[in-house]
Amino acid sequence: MTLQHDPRQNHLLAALSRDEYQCLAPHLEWAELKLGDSLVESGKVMHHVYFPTDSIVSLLCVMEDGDSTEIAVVGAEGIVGISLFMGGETTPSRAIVQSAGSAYRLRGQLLKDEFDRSSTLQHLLLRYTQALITQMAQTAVCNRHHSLDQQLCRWLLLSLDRLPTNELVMTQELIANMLGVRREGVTESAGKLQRAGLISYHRGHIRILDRPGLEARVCECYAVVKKEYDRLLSYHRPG
Amino acid sequence: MTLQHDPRQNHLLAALSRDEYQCLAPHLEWAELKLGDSLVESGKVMHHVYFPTDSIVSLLCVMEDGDSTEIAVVGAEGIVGISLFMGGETTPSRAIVQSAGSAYRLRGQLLKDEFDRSSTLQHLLLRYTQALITQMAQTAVCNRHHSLDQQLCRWLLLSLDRLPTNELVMTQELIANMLGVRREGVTESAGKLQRAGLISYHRGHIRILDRPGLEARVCECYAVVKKEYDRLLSYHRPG
DNA sequence: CATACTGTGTACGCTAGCGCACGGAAGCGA
DNA sequence: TCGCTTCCGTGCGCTAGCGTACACAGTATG
Repeated sequence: MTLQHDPRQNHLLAALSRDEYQCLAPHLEWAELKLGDSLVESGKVMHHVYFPTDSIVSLLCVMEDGDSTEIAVVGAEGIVGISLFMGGETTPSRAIVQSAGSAYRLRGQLLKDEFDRSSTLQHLLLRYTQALITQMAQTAVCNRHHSLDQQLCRWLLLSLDRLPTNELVMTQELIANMLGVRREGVTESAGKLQRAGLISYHRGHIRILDRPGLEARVCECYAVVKKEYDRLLSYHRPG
Repeated sequence: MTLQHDPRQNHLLAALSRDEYQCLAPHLEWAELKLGDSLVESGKVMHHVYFPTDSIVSLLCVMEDGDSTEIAVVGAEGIVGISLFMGGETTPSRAIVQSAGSAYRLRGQLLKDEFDRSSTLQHLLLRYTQALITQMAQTAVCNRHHSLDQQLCRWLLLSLDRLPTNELVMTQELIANMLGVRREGVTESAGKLQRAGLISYHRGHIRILDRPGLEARVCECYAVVKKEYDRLLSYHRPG
């Protein structure tokens, strides 16, 4: 196992004790996630959970007419497939790779067994789930009350927090799908940010130039979510 | 304990086995919930969880400027205070009584102990939490894509499902707070429903006259949520 | 080098919902 | 009975975002 591909780049796996990690490690399977890959389909039984390391996965709620909205985003701090240990087996939402990279996956049954056996793992995952719930709630209120400009800033910052670089590979069309708005709306808002010197983008590549500038424009929702993630997931890395 | 006030009117308590229920029963404390009571305040440590019997509680996300949005609603099918067993202790959202009635409350520590001890209770609560997550996700997408008319229908139906009667005590002002819209907007949408003969209302009392009519107007979000609740919470009542 | 496609810019009319302001009617309390 | 508050109706101008249409520049493909 190279350093480049270390499962413990995922914060949840990193938070496990040596013993607990050794239990799971042999079953962790490296997976390359490509942009647009679907990890979870609405109503389909999942066979694996995914622990992203340097990839980002979006949880989307898709409606009959194809309109969609991102309800949460998962990076190295989290896990994709919570319904496996929550007991529902399936969910009505989808999980799409938003930023290509790596993840480690684990057969659902193995995770469930360990979830029931180890109260440490259980508490860890439940705290993470609560953070996810906060993100979803804040997304709902943000959708309702804030301008597209602010939501775009929030989205960029949430993505940035989950990336090793300050460049994200993402077309305006895709961002529009995530935010549940028109592509033209994203063009306009992104144009404002570019003219303000906060970002620069070119054909699917967005570079963040002035992060503090984005933070000055974003609505409170970003801070609320970040604070709650920090509060709930600030465990120490054991050996 | 009279039949009128039976804790097992709450579906979660009703789903427990006789033994498990007997464990908790001595500690269940009857509570009268009045319209507008706050059960959970943002960031405050909660000392109790609440099992509504014939009351309805709204989970709200409130922002700095006072604007709010309901992210989920809890009735006899659920429990208020999931962050106690999820491990976070607090949440950034509020829980407000939306329809007066009864609930049974339990000290948080007792629930936590039992949650860790009994895997049945644990699975029950986690499945419920997953249903709640679905409701929140669907609320987010509904906020984004559907008209106020449709959202009002969804809200009425979700409330109706949790009420023994077809009349709800609720001003348009309060509904506006829940949906995160203007009061005037609710007046207009409710007026349409009234003119169509689906509901009738008068100074804070709304009576539903034609439920199928509402179901014909509501967006798909209502059905998605209801189906998921049925799927996840359709346990048999043990003795 | 021609062609097609993908990603972005722009414009224009349209509508839902907002903010505000006001009026009126029902109920409640002194 | 009077006065006050709560609740609902209505109107008006405004704006953000929608739907649509089209232009154009990179990029890939033949």
